[in-house]
Amino acid sequence: MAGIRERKKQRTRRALIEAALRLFAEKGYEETTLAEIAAEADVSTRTFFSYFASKEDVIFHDMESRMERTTAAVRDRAPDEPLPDLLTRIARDALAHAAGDENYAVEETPLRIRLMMTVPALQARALHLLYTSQLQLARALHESYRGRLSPVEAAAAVGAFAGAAKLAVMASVERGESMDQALDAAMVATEITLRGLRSLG
Amino acid sequence: MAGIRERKKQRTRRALIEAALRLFAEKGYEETTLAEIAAEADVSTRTFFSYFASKEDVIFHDMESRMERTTAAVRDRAPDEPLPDLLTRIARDALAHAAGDENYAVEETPLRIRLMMTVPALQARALHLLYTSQLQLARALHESYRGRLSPVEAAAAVGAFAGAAKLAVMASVERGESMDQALDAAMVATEITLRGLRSLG
DNA sequence: TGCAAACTTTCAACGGATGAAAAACTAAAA
DNA sequence: TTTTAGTTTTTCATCCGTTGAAAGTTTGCA
Repeated sequence: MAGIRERKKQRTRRALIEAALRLFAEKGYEETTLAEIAAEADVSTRTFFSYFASKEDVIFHDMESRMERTTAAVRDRAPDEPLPDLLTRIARDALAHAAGDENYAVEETPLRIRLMMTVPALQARALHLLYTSQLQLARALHESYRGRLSPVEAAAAVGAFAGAAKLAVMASVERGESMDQALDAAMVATEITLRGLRSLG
Repeated sequence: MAGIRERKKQRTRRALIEAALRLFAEKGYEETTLAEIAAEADVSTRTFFSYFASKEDVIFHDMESRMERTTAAVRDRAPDEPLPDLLTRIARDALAHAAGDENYAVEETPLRIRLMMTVPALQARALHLLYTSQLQLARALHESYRGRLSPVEAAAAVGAFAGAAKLAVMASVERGESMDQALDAAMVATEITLRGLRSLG
């Protein structure tokens, strides 16, 4: 596990992330240049790109591990767990675990979230990542509930569930509400989705 | 309404769109350079940006008019129309009208859709536009069903409905199904969303 | 110690995007 | 028709993110 090479790489990676976040916090995302980030982390600009595919990706460095969590949840579910329960569990876990991944400091999470929600380029990227995760999850569910859940049903379920939670959270945040209120909104939204829209209006 | 100036502007706008789409079809989106598009439309590269804010925007030139359609649908609804009916109507109209906006040729629509679904940069942009439209729609619904629909409920409804349709369509397309099958999938998805996810799995 | 593999730096280039000033054009007034 | 004022286009210069290639440096191992 050790090896100077490995450790050094992890350190540079961390340095890049921290430099980036520090600068983003100070001057804003668009105002921060890659050259500045690289300088702050003491590497050449070129090297940045052997750690991250793009400037945006510094913010989304833990997406793979989060996706693994949810596929694991699907894989390890009780054989008789109903779909709505599983989805609810996954949603709760994702929201709760939003507050800090294993490898990365909890303190940077609020900043990252704020950036994702306010910087248009990051918003678009986040939505795209969320979208591909949803497709993956839908496929996994179709597999896991084989015979009981068609591809379209799986996609509809995931899309409705995640779509409702997402928009409820963002609408809440946009109205200037607190993070707790936003999470409440997400829970209400999932309830509504389980119950069906016929119960509304 | 006339005026040489006005007409000329419309013509260059059209020329830019057509040049861009022609080149995208021939060589692909990323492979086409802005300089080539401008040359094909006989304007300078700089002028492109007084017509479109970015390369991506050539593809999304009719988004405002489409959004207006849906806000009009909300504004002009029958006072007693139930929310689910209105949402269904809006979804149908949006999907049907996907086939050609007033100002623009119908033949280019399939190409535009294909590009939006396959080019990552355009995917992200499309998702972002869809997202902001949804927020707008949710606000409009909260207004229109004032007293009967909280902001969170409106957001949940829109998010669930659109999310289900979106993911069902994309899952279908990704499985290599035809456009008709994809639209069927969308309809099934909206049905499921109206009925609620408890009925699944 | 010395060699091969992995990693970093430097350098050059491309494409998208933006600001500013010069040039070309249009729509009116004189 | 000529002048003039306003609008649009071009030209030019520049910035930033991103990528390829070649040269230089560090690490791991024989």
